[in-house]
Amino acid sequence: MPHDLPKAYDPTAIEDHWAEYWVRENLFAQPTPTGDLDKARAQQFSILLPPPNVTGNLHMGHMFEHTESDILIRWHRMRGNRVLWIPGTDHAGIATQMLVERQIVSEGATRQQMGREAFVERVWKWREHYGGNILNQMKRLGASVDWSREYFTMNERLSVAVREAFVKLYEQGLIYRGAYIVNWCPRCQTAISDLEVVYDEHKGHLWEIRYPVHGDDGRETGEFLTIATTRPETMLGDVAVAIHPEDERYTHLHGKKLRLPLMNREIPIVLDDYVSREFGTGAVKVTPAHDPNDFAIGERHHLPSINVMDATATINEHGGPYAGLDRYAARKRIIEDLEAQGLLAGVKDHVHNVGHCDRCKTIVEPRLSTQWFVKIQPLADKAIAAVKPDADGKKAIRITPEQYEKVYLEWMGNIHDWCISRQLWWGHRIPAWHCATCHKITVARQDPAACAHCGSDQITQETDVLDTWFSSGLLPVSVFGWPNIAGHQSSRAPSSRFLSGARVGDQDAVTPSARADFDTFYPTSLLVTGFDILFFWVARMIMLGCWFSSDVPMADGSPRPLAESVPFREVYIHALVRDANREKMSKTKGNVVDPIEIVKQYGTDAVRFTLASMASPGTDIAFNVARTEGYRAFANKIWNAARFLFMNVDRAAEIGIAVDPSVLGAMPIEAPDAPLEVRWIVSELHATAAKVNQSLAAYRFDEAASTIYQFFWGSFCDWYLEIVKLRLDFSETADKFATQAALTTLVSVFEAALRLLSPFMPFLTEEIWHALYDGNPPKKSIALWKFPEGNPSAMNGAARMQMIYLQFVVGGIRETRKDRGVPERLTVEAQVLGVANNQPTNLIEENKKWMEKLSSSTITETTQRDDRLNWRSVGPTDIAIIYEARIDVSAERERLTRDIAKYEKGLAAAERQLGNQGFLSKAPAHVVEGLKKQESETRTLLEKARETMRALPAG
RNA sequence: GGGCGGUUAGCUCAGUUGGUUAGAGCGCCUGCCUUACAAGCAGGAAGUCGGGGGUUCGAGUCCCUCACUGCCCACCA
Repeated sequence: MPHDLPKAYDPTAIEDHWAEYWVRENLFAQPTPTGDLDKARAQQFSILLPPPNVTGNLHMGHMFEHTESDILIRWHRMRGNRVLWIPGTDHAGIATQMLVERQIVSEGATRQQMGREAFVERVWKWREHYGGNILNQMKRLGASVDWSREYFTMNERLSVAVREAFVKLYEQGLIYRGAYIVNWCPRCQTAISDLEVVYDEHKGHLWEIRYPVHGDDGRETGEFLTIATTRPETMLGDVAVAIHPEDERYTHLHGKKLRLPLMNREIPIVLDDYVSREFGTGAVKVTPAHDPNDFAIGERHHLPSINVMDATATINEHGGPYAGLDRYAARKRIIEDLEAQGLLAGVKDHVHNVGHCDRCKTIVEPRLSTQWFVKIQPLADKAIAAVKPDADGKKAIRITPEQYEKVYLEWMGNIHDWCISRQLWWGHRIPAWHCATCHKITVARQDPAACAHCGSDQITQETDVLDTWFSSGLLPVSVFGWPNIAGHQSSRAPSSRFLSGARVGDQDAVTPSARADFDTFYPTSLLVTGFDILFFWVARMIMLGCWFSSDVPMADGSPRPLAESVPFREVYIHALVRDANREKMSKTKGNVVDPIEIVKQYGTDAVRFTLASMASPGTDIAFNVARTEGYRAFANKIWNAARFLFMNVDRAAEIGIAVDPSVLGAMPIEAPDAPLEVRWIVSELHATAAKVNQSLAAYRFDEAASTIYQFFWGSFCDWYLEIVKLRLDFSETADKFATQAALTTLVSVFEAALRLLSPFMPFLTEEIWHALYDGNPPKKSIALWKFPEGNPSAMNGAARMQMIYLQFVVGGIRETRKDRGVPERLTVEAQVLGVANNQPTNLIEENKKWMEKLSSSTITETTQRDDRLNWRSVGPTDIAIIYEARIDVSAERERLTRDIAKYEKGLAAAERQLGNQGFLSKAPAHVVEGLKKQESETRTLLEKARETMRALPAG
C-alpha cells in the first residue's frame, strides 16, 4: 500500500514528476471533434494563449496570466466541457531580429554583410536551438494546454493566413502604400506604429531662431521673424514658416518670404490656423518631412517635403554642410553656427515629451517614408459594433472589468490608419511585387512570374515585412485553419510552395485543419490578457477576426452574424504584477522576481495560490513572498491531513475495515442520523463548492481561493478532523460500522475537497489523489475527473447553527482557561448554563465527548448559576470553570471593564436607533428585528458582565 | 490637456443592490514539541475605513469637493 507520504511536504519532489507526466501522456490534448459538431460546439470552452515572444523568458506576469487561465481551463475541463487551450509563440519581428543581430555583432560581423537570406536562415537556426524556452517553463509549471496544437506565427499554416489576409485587404482597397510621416527608429532602422512609441518626459530646450525677412525684391529687409523649436536640426528641411492668420503681430508679413538661415534658401510665410499664438513666438517652422503636423501644413499649402536624414538619423545630402553628422551632432553645430551668425534669439528650458522606440528605447525620429498602411475605419466600425451593446442590449464581446470597455471604444473611435510595413528582415514578407517596366504593383496569393499590369518579367518583391501584430492579430482564425477551411476559398488560398518568409517544412505539431475545428471552437470563449496589449493585440484580433470570419458561413451554410464573427466572446483583463514595493518589475531596476526561482523555493502550487488569492480585479498585485510562504504552509497542511487520512485508512484495513472506492468522485450526502459533525462538514462542503463555482464564474479568483482555504483549514482541519479522531475507534470493542461510516465520510469529503482545490494546486492534489486511489484511479489525472458542484438542498442550516453554537461553547471554555491561567494540559471541569434557545436539548450531551477533548475539560450542564463560581458569557450562554488557582483579579477587572465599555457603546447605539421613529418606519422588518435581538442580547451580556465585576473579590 | 483606478489593522488585501458591533493572511504578544502538521495548536492586542461637506432613519459603501498616489490616451512647435 503506497500510503507512505513523506512527513514533510516537499513540492520539488512531486512537481517535476507530474509536470512531465501530464505532457508525456498528452492529457490535455483536445482532438478535432468528429460526429455531432453541434454538441461539441455547445460544450466547448476555449482559450487562445497570448503568444509570448519566441525570445522570451517567463516572468511573473506570464505566470499570473497562465495561472488564471489554467484555473479556468481546469475548472471547465472538470465540469465536463470540451476544453481547448492553445499554446504558441510569436516570431516577434523586432525583438528577435535585435537579439540575433547582437549575436552576430559579437562575432564581429553585421547582418548587412551576411545578406538577407543567410540572416533569416540564422534566425531560424537560433529559434530551433533557443526559441520557445518559455513554453518549456510553462510545461514545468503545469499549464494544461494542448501541446499537440502548439503554433508559431511564422509557420507555414499561419503564414498562409497572413498572406490571404493581406491580399484580400488589398483587393478590397483597404491596403495602400504611400509616403507619409511615420515614427522611425534610427537604431532598428524601421518604421514603427504609433503604439510602439513610448513617451517620456524630457528636460530639453526651446531654441528661438531668427529668420531674416525678405522684401519684395528678394533682399533682406533687416527684419526677422523669430521661430521656436525643440529640434533645431530639422530646420535644414524647412520649407516655410507658419503664422496664425489673425495674429496681429505679424499681419504686415503676410505674403512675405524669409531666408532660411544656414541653408540660405528662400521660403514662404504661410497662414495656418494650426499655429497657436500663445506658444513660443507664434511662428512655427514647417518641416513636412520630419513632423506630422508640419506634414499636414505642407499638404494644405502644397509645400514640398525635404527629407534631411537617412535611416540612421544621420544628416543626408539635403542637409548641406551638415551632411554626414548624426542628428545630435548636427544640432550642436547648428546652434553654434546660428549663434555665431547672431541668429539665435534665445534658449529656454523646456520640458516636453520625447518618443522612444518601445523595443530599444532609442529616441524616435518622425520621418517621411514610403510605407504600407491598412485603411482601418471599415474594420474599426465592425470592431466597435462587436463591443457596443446592440438594440437588445447584448454584446458580442463582453469585456471584464467593464471599465476597459470604455477605454477600448474610445481608442477604436479615434483610430488612425495602421502602418503595417517594417524595414526588417525577420517577418512575413509583404506579397507585393514592383514592376521595373510600368512601376505598378502586383499583389498576389501566389508568387507571380510577371507584372499583372504590363506582363513584364522585370519584377522584384517588396523588401518590407509585416508588423508582427498583423500575424498575431489573425491568430483566432488562423489557428483553426483559416483560410484553408473546407468549403471556403480553398481553391484560392495560396499554396505553401509560394510563401515568402515562412519556411516550408517547418511544421507545427500536427493539427488537422479541418472545418470541424473552426466550426467548433470559433469564436473562442475567452481571452485572458493584460491591459498592455489591449490595443496592440486585442483590438487587432477583434478587427481582423470580425472582418475575415464574417465571410465564413456557419456550419449549416447560413451567413455568419456578428456575434459569431468575433474572435472571442469574453475578454478578461488581468492586473499587473509588481514587486513587493508596488514598483513595476524591470530588468534595469533589478527587481524582477523570477517565478522559476520562487517556484523552486516554495513550489508551483504555493505560487499559483498566491497569485490567485491576490487576483482581485482592478488593483495591481504587489507580489510578496511572505504570502507565498503562507500558502506553502497551506499546502503542507493539506499534505499532513492526507497523511492523517492514510494512517487511519491503513489502520482500518488491518482490522478489515475498508472504504469503498465507489463512494468517491461524487459529492457526499449526509445521512439524517449521522453525527452532527458529519451533517455539518458535508453541508459546509456543498456551500464551499457552490461559492467557488460562483466566484470562478465571475473571475473572482481571490474569493474562490480564500473560500477553499477557509474550508480546508478552518472547517475541515481545525474542527472536523479533530472531532473525527474520536470516531475512528479501531479497538476490539469498537462499533465497526460506526468507524467505517466515519472513515468513509472523512475520505469522501477530503477527496471532494481535493478536486475543489485541484485547479488551484494541481500538483499537490494530483499526488494525493493518486495515493488515495492506491494506484487505481478512475482517470489518469484528477484534472480529468469531476469538479464538485454544491447542491443547495444539501446545505443544512440547522446543523450549521448547532455547530456554530458548540464552537462558541468550546471557544468560551478555552478563552476562560487562558484567562484563568489554567496550565495547558490540565483538564478542568466546566459548567455550561442551560442550552440556548432553539437548540435541541440534548445537543451538548450528544457532542460532549469531542467538545471536552477540544476544550480540555469535563463539561457539566447546569440550569442554575452557582454564584461561587466565576461565570463568563460567551455568545448565547454562560460558562464557568472550576479551578482553584487564584484569579488574576486585576487582569479580570481590566477585561471586564473593556467588555462593559464595548457593550455599553453597542447598547447605546442600538437604543438610539430603535428610538428613532424614522428607522422603525422605514427600515425593512428584518433589520429592525435583528437590531432588537442584538439590543436584548447586548443588554444581557452587559448585565452579566457587571454582575461578574461586582462578584470579583477586592484587590 | 483629457480620461480611468487606488487610499480600510504595522504590512498585503477582502468588504455584494447602503442595513445589526468592519474581516482575512502575514507580522506582533502570551502559552503549548497535544503521535496529521512547530510550515503546527490555542488564546490575545491592534482600524475615528485619506481630509472636509452633503443625501439618508442609517454611509467603508451613494453624491460633491480637496489631498496624495498609480496608470492610460493626446503630443503646441
